[in-house]
Amino acid sequence: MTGAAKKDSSTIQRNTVADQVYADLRGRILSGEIQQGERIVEAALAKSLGISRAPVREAVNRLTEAGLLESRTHFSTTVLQMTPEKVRQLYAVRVAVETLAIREVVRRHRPEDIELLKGLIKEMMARAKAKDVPGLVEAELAFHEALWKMAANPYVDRVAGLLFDHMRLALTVDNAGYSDLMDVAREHEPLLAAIVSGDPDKAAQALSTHIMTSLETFVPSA
Amino acid sequence: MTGAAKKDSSTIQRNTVADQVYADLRGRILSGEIQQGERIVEAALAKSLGISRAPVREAVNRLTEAGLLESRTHFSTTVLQMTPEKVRQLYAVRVAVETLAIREVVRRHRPEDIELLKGLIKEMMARAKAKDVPGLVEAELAFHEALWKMAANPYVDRVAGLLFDHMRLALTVDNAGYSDLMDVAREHEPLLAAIVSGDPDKAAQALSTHIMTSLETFVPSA
DNA sequence: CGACTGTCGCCTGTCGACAGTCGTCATAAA
DNA sequence: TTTATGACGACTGTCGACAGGCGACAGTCG
Repeated sequence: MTGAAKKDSSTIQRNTVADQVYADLRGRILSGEIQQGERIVEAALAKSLGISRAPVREAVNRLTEAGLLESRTHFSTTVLQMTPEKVRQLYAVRVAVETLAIREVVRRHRPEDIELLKGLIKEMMARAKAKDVPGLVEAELAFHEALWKMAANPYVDRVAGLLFDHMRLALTVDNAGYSDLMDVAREHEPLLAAIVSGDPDKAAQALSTHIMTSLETFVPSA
Repeated sequence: MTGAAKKDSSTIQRNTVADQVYADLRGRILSGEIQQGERIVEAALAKSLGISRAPVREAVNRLTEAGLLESRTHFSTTVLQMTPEKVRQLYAVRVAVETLAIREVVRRHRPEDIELLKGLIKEMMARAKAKDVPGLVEAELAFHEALWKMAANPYVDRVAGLLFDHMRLALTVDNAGYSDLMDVAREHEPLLAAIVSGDPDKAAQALSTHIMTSLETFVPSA
């Protein structure tokens, strides 16, 4: 997680306190520092940050709207609890959106896009070779995130962004389930090849298979 | 009384003031009472509702997170402006998610589900016969909403809910573009038939075609 | 001993006020 | 007349305080 955190903290230079709290809280939830089911108490959080409840409350509300927090009126808000069933449902939607994205990428990709994806695969290989599982997971997410961002569709962006936050949350629990790390990295090469080949159906099929394989790794019962 | 609730104000019996404001504001935006690009001023809204800014601010923040409002820090928040391009991108994602939903419905539908959908088609026919275009649009949205709710997937729910709010927003502008109203209603019968037939691919294909036809009606340039 | 009921404390929901920032408009310089 | 500049006004962002709801616990009744 440190990889993304480093990248984000330098990039994110929000103005308002509420935005900073939002980014901080989101990061702590997705990194697992705040565990699933754990309770969020506005006043305590505000005190620990040395600010008033207002910006904390705003951040919490936004996180709730994004589905990372669940709120019970007049009582408590807690971090979303992922379950194998939810992960399966999440992946089903993920496949639908990402295949749409890759079809668009096949159509509109530029040379530098291919280079970027190539670089991310290399990154994954390096992480795999170093047996750095969290790093590998992060790199894989970065690869897929780059993919759907290339689709340049604001709705894909919004939806995929939401889904990936939930994916990260799901991955905080058991991020060590890979049998052969190198295989995970190599699995992405056919995707790249399919994009370059210019065949949308082939690319979509390859991606769909890849994601489902990934699901199988984490939630075997499917 | 009999049909699905259209008037939110009578149905919604939320607890907190913020929730009520959220529902009210959302309703006014989606109905077109507050126009696209129009500015939202917290203090003015609070005063007109006879409450403080806090719940108004919370509602506005949630709507911003949902993408119906756009916020410029320290200055203003305005209602999202839809464009033909955005509508096309929206529909692309909509097709992806709804085809996923209908595949699930093919697999798990119960007899009462079919009855419900049948009823909604009848509703559409009645609206079409009465040349009630807004009513027809509402009934059609209700049909599709019922469809993806039957998929019983929380992520489909969340994503489709978001997309449909944006669809409603897009439809506030030109909700009168149908050539033959009856055709619109009848178009849904093949969908129902495909669901009953139990062929997921056929159902998905039929739905995809239907949605794209609908898009063509509103945004001809595609 | 177990189920019900009333009280208590913690936390959320709401309020009014203050401070900071951005656009606007008038004014001045070219 | 056109463009730069600076004060003004309006609105958002943040603060501390109060009120009210919900769960927890203890005491009571069966």
